[in-house]
Amino acid sequence: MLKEERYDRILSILEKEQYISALQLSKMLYVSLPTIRRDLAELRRRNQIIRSHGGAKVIQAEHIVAPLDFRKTVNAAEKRALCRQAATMVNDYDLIFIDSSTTTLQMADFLSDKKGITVITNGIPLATLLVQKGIKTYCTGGEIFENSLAHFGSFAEDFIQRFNIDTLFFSCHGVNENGVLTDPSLPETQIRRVAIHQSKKTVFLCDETKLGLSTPYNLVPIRTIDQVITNSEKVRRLFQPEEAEKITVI
Amino acid sequence: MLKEERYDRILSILEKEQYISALQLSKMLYVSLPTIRRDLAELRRRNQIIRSHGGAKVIQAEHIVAPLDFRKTVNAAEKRALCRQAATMVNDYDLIFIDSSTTTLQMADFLSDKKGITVITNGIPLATLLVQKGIKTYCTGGEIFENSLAHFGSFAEDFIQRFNIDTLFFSCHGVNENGVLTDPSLPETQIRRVAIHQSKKTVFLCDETKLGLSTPYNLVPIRTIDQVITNSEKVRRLFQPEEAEKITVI
DNA sequence: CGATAATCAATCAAAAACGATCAAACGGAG
DNA sequence: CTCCGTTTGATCGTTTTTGATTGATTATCG
Repeated sequence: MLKEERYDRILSILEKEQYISALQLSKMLYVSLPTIRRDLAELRRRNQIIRSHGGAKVIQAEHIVAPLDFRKTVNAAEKRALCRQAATMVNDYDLIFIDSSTTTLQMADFLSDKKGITVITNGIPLATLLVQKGIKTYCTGGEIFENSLAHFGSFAEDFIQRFNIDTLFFSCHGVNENGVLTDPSLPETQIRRVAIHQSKKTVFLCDETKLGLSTPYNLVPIRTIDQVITNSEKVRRLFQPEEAEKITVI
Repeated sequence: MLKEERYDRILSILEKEQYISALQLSKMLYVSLPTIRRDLAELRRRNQIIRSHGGAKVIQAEHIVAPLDFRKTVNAAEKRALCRQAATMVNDYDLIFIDSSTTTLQMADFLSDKKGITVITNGIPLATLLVQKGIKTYCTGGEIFENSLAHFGSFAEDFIQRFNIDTLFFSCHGVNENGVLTDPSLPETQIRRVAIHQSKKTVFLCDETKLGLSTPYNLVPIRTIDQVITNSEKVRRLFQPEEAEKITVI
């Protein structure tokens, strides 16, 4: 029997049985245990099975689809509070853009009571949540990046430019000591820059952990943002006294 | 019993019971208490349970983004087999389009061994799965429809037109008695029509339940498709004898 | 609060499974 | 037929898993 044929038989046995031990396979296919182990190692390398000590498990078709579970995001509680406050700035029938980030992800929970709003986002987990809440949702297209499950790049930027956005809600990686928002990658800054340009009003969600953090790419000075929602009084130092109404500390 | 199998059984027991003691688990699964404790420690490490003194509690999945769970799709096993066959038609470095449907969803599981492929899709669950498998994935933008979690409409169509697609994999709602593919809504047929137009080769996944089913909108005659993958011999009747190589019955 | 019972984490030894290695068997290419 | 690369099975030392035991910790109830 050919090796590939044996692989197929292992996979079909596994599909039926869900779990199988190496010893059983060895008997069913009349080959030795080391051979079965080598087969299982190869099938695991191809991501076709899940290896477990003693045997293997199918990769069930039950894999839950979007894994970004925000209980695991750092500071989830603080970010949730920022999102709750941000949602109060949304009016009925608004067209808003929510930029993809773990900070803004939870906004989906606070928009259900708005009437006739439309949300545009480049974040797939956020888009999925919004749709499930019954909110009219557009997602930008383009390449999807694995670690953030979000769209960046020229396709997404082109998409945004087709809209006149009432309010943009976004976050970023850090705010350096000069009060400039910064990000660790260029595509991220680019899409945010475009979104800022297309929006009548910009709202920046800034939890305390971002303050004083400098990453390679500059976005814009924080003073050019219309509203900053934060959980830290320190943000005030980055604005002039007469700009106090731009800042919401919760 | 494999360790992974035991983990799964613990989780499914927990899902039913909400709470379970370590002692009960030990008796139900015929393993010792220390083993159960080690299992529970591991499951807690994976954030799949909440450990409590004496036993374990389920994590109520209130906020996990789990939109389209394809265990619930009808005929999932047959569709999976169609997908496996379809994947064999993908070559290394191909640019392929996979249209959103429950039929094509499982193709994500059979593409891991292809080198350098790029997949475009209008289905968000599929896109998410592909990205997680490490496959370069583009998703069309546009409005998201709640029941299918997919993009339809002119944005998505524009997006597709930017690509020269090697192979299109798609399904549809039904194939009527005249051998014409049909769909229940216009946007669906539209995007499929565009995708067919942009693709060098078209592959139609047709499980038996679709045959003889007529819905309002005509897409194209089945004879214009390059390859049909089906689990029913009946499809042959819709083609001329000399076109037999267009049909793959599994 | 304190005593008792249950549960826990840590440790250890036995058994099972593992990976690495090597030689034999196999199968085309020359 | 021979050569060379591939695949396979046997062997062996190592690692992993498991259940028993023990002392520590935690919950329960009078």
